[in-house]
Amino acid sequence: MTQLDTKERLMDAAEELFAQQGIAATSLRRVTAQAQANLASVKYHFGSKNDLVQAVYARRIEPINGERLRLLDQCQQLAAPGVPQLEEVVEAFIAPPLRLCQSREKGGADSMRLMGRLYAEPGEIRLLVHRQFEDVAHRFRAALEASLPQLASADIMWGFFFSVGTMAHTMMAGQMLDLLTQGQCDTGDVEDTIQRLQRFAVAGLRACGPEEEAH
Amino acid sequence: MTQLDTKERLMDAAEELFAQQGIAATSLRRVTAQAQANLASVKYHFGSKNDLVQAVYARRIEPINGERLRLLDQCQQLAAPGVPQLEEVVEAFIAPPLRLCQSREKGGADSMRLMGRLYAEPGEIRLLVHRQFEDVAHRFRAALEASLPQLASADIMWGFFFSVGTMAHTMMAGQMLDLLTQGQCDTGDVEDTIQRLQRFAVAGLRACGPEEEAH
DNA sequence: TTTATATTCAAACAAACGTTTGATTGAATT
DNA sequence: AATTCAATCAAACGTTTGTTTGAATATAAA
Repeated sequence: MTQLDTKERLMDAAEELFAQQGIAATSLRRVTAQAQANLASVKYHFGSKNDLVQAVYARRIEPINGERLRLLDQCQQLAAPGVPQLEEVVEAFIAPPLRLCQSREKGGADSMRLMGRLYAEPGEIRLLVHRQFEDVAHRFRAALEASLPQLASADIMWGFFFSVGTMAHTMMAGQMLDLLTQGQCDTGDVEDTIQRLQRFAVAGLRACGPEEEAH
Repeated sequence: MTQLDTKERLMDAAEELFAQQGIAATSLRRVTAQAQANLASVKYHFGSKNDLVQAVYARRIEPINGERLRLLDQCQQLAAPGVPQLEEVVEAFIAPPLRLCQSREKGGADSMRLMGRLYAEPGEIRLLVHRQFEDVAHRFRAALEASLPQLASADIMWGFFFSVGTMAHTMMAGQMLDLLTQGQCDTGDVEDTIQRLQRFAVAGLRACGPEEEAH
């Protein structure tokens, strides 16, 4: 009981502080203080600060990537023996991180900022994250190629990359859009944000091919 | 002679190390060691580590934002008394950071990674950067509204925000796309990257309006 | 109760951090 | 030659960092 509570409290506190100040700028003393735990509890439950970081990430990434693949499977099966609509493929990729991060009763925005910044985080963390991401990227690459048969493989990868950027930036800096527009745009409405992201990415992807002749 | 050399060597080293390891994880000792300067030279030339960070950013941001406004002025004047094409407005925003960062003979990729991560950097840095960005954002917001008269103001801000994300992610993680596609995509070709970014963003922006009726 | 195991705790470790000091250098000015 | 001033330097300042230790405590099994 107490052991699992402490472990989760440590991850909750670390996630919030990592999102607010960055990983390197967050000390274990501040983490343990906020979690109301002893300093040495990090070594006991995780091993080191690096292991804590990876645990915090893994707790979020794994369900997100699982849900991505589940949604992709689902829309592929529904479209069989045909090919799913591009809109559905894109939404299967974009929606899970936003829904699963925001759905947290507490610290939702924090975990979202942290997950978005993940793609920009320097150092060794990117390697581990990218290993997690490889399967997903491979599956979605194939699905995009099927749904965009008129595009070259490289063009699709460019579009996929741009789409990831749009999503990551929204997760990372969405609050800034709210402030900048004084509430005119509201990233707190997750389903609306997902739909806007999806339409932007779908239109962008379709424009990644060779120049259209129609003016 | 020696004085300016040291100041620039410090900024060059700081820029490279900040990009590789992050700001908080980079110590002044490593910066001064790489710059072959004394530890105290940071205090002498800049005042503090924070002042060094701001100097490193300012050296890049100011010419970039200046060039953005210059290009926007230019295409607005050429289109007068009409309104410039959306493609030109978007390119005026996207091209300068990529051209001015990559054009550096040495450390081009580093400065690009750092500038891209700027939009994600936690802490106080965002405030100063955003103050620098406010004028540019205001000018381009108005230009986008003029070039997209059929879209609501909020829709345009969403699209502008998404476009910034696409650009920032490309600057930040472009090398990852090269690796992931094993050279099939080459972000080293700056003009090609700019054109791809522009077309993705333009198509995305045009899709930010209400649902089209044509299926 | 006794034993074994899991967890927490205060305290200290060496190392690295940003910052500051005061002496020293070297070139330009008087 | 004497003076001035910008620049560099080694050395130390007090903190804070991640990590480690060994005793104390709580929990469960024998």
